[in-house]
Amino acid sequence: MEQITLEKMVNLCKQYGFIYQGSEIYDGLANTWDYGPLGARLKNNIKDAWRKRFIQERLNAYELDADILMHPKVWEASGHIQSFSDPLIDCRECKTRHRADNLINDFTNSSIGDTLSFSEMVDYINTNKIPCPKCGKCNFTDVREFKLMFETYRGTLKDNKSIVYLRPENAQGEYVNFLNVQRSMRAKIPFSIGQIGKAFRNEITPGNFTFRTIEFEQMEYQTFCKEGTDAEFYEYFKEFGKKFFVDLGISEEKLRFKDHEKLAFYAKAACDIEYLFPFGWGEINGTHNRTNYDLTRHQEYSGKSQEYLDPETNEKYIPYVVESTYGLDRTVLAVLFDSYKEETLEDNSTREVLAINPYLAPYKVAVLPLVKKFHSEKALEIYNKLSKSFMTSYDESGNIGKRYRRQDIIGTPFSITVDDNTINNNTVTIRNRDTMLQDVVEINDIENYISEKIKF
RNA sequence: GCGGGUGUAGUUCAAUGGUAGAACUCCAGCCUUCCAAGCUGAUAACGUGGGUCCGAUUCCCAUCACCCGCUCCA
Repeated sequence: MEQITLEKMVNLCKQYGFIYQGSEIYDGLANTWDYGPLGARLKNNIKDAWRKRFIQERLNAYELDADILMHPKVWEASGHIQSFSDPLIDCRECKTRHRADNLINDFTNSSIGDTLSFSEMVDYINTNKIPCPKCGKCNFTDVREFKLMFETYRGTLKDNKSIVYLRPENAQGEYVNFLNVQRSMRAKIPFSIGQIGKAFRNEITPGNFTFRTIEFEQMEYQTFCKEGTDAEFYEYFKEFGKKFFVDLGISEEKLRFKDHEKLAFYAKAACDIEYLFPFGWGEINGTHNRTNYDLTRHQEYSGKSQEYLDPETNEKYIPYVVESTYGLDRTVLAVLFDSYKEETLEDNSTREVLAINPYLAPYKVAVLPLVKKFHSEKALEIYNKLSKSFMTSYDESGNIGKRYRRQDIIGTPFSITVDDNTINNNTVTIRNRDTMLQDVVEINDIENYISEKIKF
């Protein structure tokens, strides 16, 4: 089937209230997007699904909600302050932009670039006449520092001492609270801490809609385990992640594993799960074996022991961490792309359907009076009853077919028609979004009927 | 940040150096007893800022945003 284009999806999202451009009336702010009423519901439902699988249904798993602002030393310990400042230089000849350290490393086939200061990089490049990879000339600007972390200031005085950073990843919140959670929950290794929250990266890149944004939300899962069991957990969570996406309703053939060729300095192994977007394969999950790097660094920088005392062996050690992190905004996007269908019906008319997992659907059910002037009163009664249990939509304008189509495109799995039989016999017709088939159900059985079908 | 492209109602398009027309959507009404029917009516746009010109949505410049390709990406 032909996949919906990115452009069409952007329009659909705007039209039906899933996602709007950020600050639109001021011509937008690049790479910011606001979730509308339906998008917010979808996003929250994905969070709930994730919580269910990763926290609720797993023994020894705990949720955390850490602050976005953390002590600046956290980012020194994590390595972000150093590695999130890229030394960028521009080629004056062909106007391309490069990372100075990468130029040096690639040219020398070494990692010498990592050891140089910014001004030393410029000298090194000029002395060794390192050519621009694009045009072959050596005529570069000075190195300029590109900061990937957002800085702001705490307190009312703006000076260097008051700098704080918006977190560029959530993981450090789990790491610095590792022992808090372990003690207060009386947790034994192996155990996991999950966290859903926003992170910020000042990236230069254009975004492909919400795929890459400067403010984004992650669903992170850190599993603390003993060295030697890390490889097993790593493999386990790769598969667990893939299964989660499949459970969300994403087509398995549009998912693949992609091992990292170049590993980050903290990682022993790293693998992404990618989804086939219209603009190509894109990462929606990353699983990393972060070893004991982060906790060791925090022990070093904080001076506080991060060791765990194994109650069975009386052994003390800093645990290994297997991280599996899910891009929430990217998952929303993958779900949207994967569930959109344009169908041709028997009468040659077409309908657009968001064949979304019912658990994720913004509205679970729509209440529709068959004829407004005869059935709206009863329909509103039913709406009031159902809305106590489900996100419920109500629509009385236009004819019944049109209202079904409106629900199709926003993914509502069930539409309830209220007609004379409802008034006389207390039954409604429930129409299924995917099959377009109908069931007749007693008013008092509606909640059960729907609950059964929207489980995750 | 570079190169290319695009900016006109919510969406998709049109026309024009003398300030814009439609379709669909949406809303109201009529009609309608199960899959986008029909009729009537209403709301609604030249991304922003300069410049040229008697006059700019139209030409020029800048800017902002989006799209494609680079680049970048824990």
